[in-house]
Amino acid sequence: MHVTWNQQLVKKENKSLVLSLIISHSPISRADIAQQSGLNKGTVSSLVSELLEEQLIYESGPGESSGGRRPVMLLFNQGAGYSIGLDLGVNYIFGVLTDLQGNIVVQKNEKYKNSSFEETLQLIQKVISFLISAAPSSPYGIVGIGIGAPGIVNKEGDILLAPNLGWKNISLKTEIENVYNVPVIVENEANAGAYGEKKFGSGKHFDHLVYVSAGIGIGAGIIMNGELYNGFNGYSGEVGHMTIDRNGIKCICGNKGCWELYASEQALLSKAQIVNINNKTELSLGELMERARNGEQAVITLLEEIGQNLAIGIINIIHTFNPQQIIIGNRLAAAKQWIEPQVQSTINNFTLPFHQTDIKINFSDLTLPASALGVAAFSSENFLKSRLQMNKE
Amino acid sequence: MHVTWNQQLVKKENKSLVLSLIISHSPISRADIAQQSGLNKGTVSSLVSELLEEQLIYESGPGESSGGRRPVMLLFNQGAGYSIGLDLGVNYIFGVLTDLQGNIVVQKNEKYKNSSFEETLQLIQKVISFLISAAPSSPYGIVGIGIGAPGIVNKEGDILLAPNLGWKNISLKTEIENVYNVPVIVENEANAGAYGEKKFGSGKHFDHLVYVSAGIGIGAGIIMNGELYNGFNGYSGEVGHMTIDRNGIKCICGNKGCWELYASEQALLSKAQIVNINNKTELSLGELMERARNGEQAVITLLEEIGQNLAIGIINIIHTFNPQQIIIGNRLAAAKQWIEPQVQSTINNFTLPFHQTDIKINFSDLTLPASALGVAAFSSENFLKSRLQMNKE
DNA sequence: AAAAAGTTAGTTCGATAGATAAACAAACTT
DNA sequence: AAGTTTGTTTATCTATCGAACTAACTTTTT
Repeated sequence: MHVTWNQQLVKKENKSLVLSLIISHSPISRADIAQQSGLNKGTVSSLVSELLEEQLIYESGPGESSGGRRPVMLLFNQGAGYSIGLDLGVNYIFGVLTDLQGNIVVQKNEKYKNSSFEETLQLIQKVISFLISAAPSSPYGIVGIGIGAPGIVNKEGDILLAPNLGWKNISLKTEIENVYNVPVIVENEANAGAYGEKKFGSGKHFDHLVYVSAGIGIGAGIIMNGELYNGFNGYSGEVGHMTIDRNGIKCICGNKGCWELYASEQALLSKAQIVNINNKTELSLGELMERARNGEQAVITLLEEIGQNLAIGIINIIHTFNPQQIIIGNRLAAAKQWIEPQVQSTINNFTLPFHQTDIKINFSDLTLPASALGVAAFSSENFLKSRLQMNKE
Repeated sequence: MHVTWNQQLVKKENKSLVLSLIISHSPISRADIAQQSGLNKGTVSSLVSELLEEQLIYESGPGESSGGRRPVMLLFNQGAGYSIGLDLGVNYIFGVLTDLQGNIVVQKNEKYKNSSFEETLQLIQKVISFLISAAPSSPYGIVGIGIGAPGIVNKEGDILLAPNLGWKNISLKTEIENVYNVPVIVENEANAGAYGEKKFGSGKHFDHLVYVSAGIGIGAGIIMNGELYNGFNGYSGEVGHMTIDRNGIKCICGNKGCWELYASEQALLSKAQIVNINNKTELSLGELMERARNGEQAVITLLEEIGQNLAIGIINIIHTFNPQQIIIGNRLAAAKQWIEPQVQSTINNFTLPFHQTDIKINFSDLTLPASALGVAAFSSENFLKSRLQMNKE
């Protein structure tokens, strides 16, 4: 007897509303839920009892009385299942196992270098398998795996191009899904980071933000109306190849004057070579920061220039999106000390005044693995969504 | 007996669904609606009869039989009310009176020059009053007024700044609402144009598009997931002040190298002055096009340069949004003949290949007053939405 | 200290709205 | 006359709501 449509939909919406109230207001009573949601007390009771049966929530002891019977407090069962989130870097794989709330239970970092696709895939599986084996036992087990990758990812989870990994047309999603038999999500690293910051970082209270991932290249994750915007094919946020100098230097992309030629880690390192700050052949961001910290003026100037160039692109983004917040993340965020003042002052000087009144410019807190957490959160949410879609059997 | 929530909501959703099916599939029978919506035949019958009572739809004669009883065809009553849409230009006011479907019933164009705010407001009211008086009698009368303005408009409908009109902090919405006592919507002209193109122009079949309004300045209207994106405050799409030349010429906005300094009508005219194509003091786009048509090479080169510069910013937009379509509108669209080949080839050469596969670059059909139609459509839709929210009395 | 009164939490139950399925009537075609 | 399709009617079902009710407290009164 399949009731195709809307009668059940209401129930699912309400159940979902109740659950999200429990998640966001943590210890909360049935009475409070009824009041805040506008639902009838009886309705809340019946939905709550279903959620209890499904082990998505649990009752804790009685709470504080406010002059009458003491309420039974309800809590989200964050340990009902666990998610895995992977940040696939150019020379590292960082994986986290999180509960459904996004708390990290275990994490694992593996470094690698110059490996083939097969070797990298092996390493990915090693990390995933480790995390799975480290998961506490739970009613729903591993509910999904999310992977953030540095490259162009389409909506089907295929990595079309990841220049820094040397990958082309890799169906990573299918590959991993076949091994572990749980839903897998592959997202661009900047999108993952954006979502991670929105859920767990400084973007928590904002619904219109752009996360600028300034690493070897530059990418952006766009969050509008609280949701990630992927573009038509999933390629949005390729801001690194935005022209900021129409007569500028050539880029491998075929264009010239691309933003990331002036404001990325790569740009910093190349420039350091050119002005011959060091005669060594290999230079690293870490070393440059160390020398800046020691007061070497030439290096400081270099970092400040990167900051100014970063600001140019950010100004473009602000004018285009009118966001509430910009978060600068990835490796260059580590150089916040030298970059931030330049970014802030350049924006103050060169942005239309109306756009300036409300906007916040923040740097990622790098102790927070935003990308890995972001994709893990995607997986958790997908699980909850599909779980709530299900009918009672 | 106020049932605060969800039971009625289902009905409203379904009623809205039925109405939109009737609107989009024009002569359609109850049976077809039931099949296409998945709703039960009885449900459809009852919702349809309410819509009939509200005069939002009407029955026409019987349709073609497909082997049984002939269906009663239902049609949207586009004449149930009328909307007014105004395109507020720098030296003209163009107004349309449309039915609820967006068909133009009457239109009116008024030119003006160097007038004060009060004079302009007078003129706006003159146009509106004329259109109101020209409206056929209908059950709901004038359901709303929409105004597209060239400037920065916030979400409350205040025009914060319209440099080309010399306006600052004008509460146009309140002003007009007080006079005519119907809902008024004020939108940025590019947003209005974007919506007009999406509903009635070449964007009809796309859900991810950016409308580039290339006039005296450059603005953009952004449509994502089928909906207009306004930004946090409503100032999104100020792409004219996107930096495309970090070492470029100074802009009145305080920044340098802004896109509109290289690719707008203003840019074209200034450049024409500088290269001294004419010794006259006043030069117009129309005259330049005339001379290009007559084969004057210097003018043609100039137009082509504008095309190339236009493409630079468009490439930035494509990389940022990954849209499905770009529509170039406003005055420069008239120079399509010279601009389009340059835009297309520049994009082909300088955009990442993945972004190119699907994207369509179109020019506005200037016989379609996209801005005025866009804001009129906003008004119509708001009316229908609020009308469907209402309960039976 | 005990009893009574007042509050708040959560459950139960009858009423209700609106959707569905299925039967039915109407109006056709074959 | 038989079969089809359209649209209406009716019985049934589901999920919400309002209100009564029980439970478990706190506060006030005696």
